[in-house]
Amino acid sequence: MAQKNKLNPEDVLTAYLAKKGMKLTNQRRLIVREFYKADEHMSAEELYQLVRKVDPSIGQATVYRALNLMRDAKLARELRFGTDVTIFEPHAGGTHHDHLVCEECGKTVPVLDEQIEALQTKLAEIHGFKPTSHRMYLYGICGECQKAAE
Amino acid sequence: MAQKNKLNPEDVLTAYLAKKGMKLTNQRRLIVREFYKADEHMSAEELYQLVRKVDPSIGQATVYRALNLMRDAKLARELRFGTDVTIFEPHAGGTHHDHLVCEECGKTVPVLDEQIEALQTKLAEIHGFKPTSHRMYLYGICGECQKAAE
DNA sequence: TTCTGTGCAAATGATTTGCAGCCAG
DNA sequence: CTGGCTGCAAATCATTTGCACAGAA
Repeated sequence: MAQKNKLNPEDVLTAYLAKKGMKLTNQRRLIVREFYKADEHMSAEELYQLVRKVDPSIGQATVYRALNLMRDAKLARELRFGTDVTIFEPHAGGTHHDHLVCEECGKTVPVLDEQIEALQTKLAEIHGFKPTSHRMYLYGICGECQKAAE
Repeated sequence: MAQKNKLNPEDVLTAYLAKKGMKLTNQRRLIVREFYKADEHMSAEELYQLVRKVDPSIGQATVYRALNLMRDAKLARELRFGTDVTIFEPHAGGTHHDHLVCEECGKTVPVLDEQIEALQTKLAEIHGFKPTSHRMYLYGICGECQKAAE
């Protein structure tokens, strides 16, 4: 309880880069900082726009490269909602959650159920798998859309 | 218990097309049939290859169009595993299951746990959602790959 | 200094679309 | 017949990559 578990994302990045013999550049630092500042899942394009406001000289290829880097460093998780764009969500700071998606309005609510989490792990183990992670989406109609449909 | 709930996919398609004033073509019938015959999730390209074996004159644009059509008709569901390809899975036929995916070899095992299913429904309801369906992927390393890594 | 990273633009690869002929209704 | 459908190829769009210069170690 006393231990500080939340590693600063920039530190995680630094450590990862050092381990890989890669360099910590201003661009990478900036991109990671903006990504975590927003603390929201977003597309490469959205992050590019954010970063661009701070430093307009950054190219979008750099954002794509940094996003892939964060994925490898386990700082971001890759998701896909709709059909065309890849969404990334921050993955440190300890905020794992699953998603509840409204099929009507597209609204997404992050959810977490410890009981389900535990069963998921057990289920994987029963089948001889060493569980690493999972992804769960629950679809339904949200309260508002149910009312709107009346 | 006595009722026959399993609608034939071709019938669902026919009904959907009729409602939309669209036409039931041989291509569409063939594509739907092959998709359900395999009863596996697959990419547009994979389905194209299957269909092509039966009728080599079919173009892949037609497969893409049919897949989007099936998605709209709720006959298929759109998924994404990795980064680049869209996967579709049959959505009628009543064989719901979740997936256990090996991150090493890519092997996929269908799984189903009633307890989890029930909790999923409950979780959605707690948040005011009327649950319609869900999608769950458990990632891990399968037994064989664990041995291979030793 | 020495590589690795960056920005730019061109390349790629999955999916979509325009068009002229085809076919189900 | 007729408007929707198909096959083909060209067009798109997100993402990746090659290259020459720039900057961290």
